[in-house]
Amino acid sequence: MSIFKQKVIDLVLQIPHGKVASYGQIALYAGLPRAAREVGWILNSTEGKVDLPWWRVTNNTGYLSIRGTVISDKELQRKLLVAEGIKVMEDFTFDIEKYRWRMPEEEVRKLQLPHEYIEKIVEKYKTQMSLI
DNA sequence: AACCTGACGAAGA
DNA sequence: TTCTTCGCCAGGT
Repeated sequence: MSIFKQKVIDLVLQIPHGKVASYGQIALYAGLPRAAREVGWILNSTEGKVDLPWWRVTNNTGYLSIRGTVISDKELQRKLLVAEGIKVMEDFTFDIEKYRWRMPEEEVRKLQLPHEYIEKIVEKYKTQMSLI
């Protein structure tokens, strides 16, 4: 298993109940800011093998872009998110900014990312790092 | 080795 | 504003 894949798994496990993160967001935290597609690919490949809250990872535009598979599909993902208190519409869209997970500063530090990454995270997701 | 394909995303038309 | 295009990276063929 690649380092990136391991990081993605660890990060997805950190997303709290009732919160969501986008594929691109996970990719950025994992150190590859433009590997959003790869995150989706990893989630697909670990399906049924690794116990992950995969439903908490969504499209950055606030849409459930999961493809229908035997094990999971849009309807299941919507159901799981709604069960956590997230209001997902019939057309699988929702207000992602209202529920977006913002990683705590101390957790971001543990990622050991290059300085420019930290800035990118602050600027893009307005992570609570104003205290730095 | 070359080429294709994603559970993406941002920029341009 | 909605729709396209193109870059991204790992794994499969």
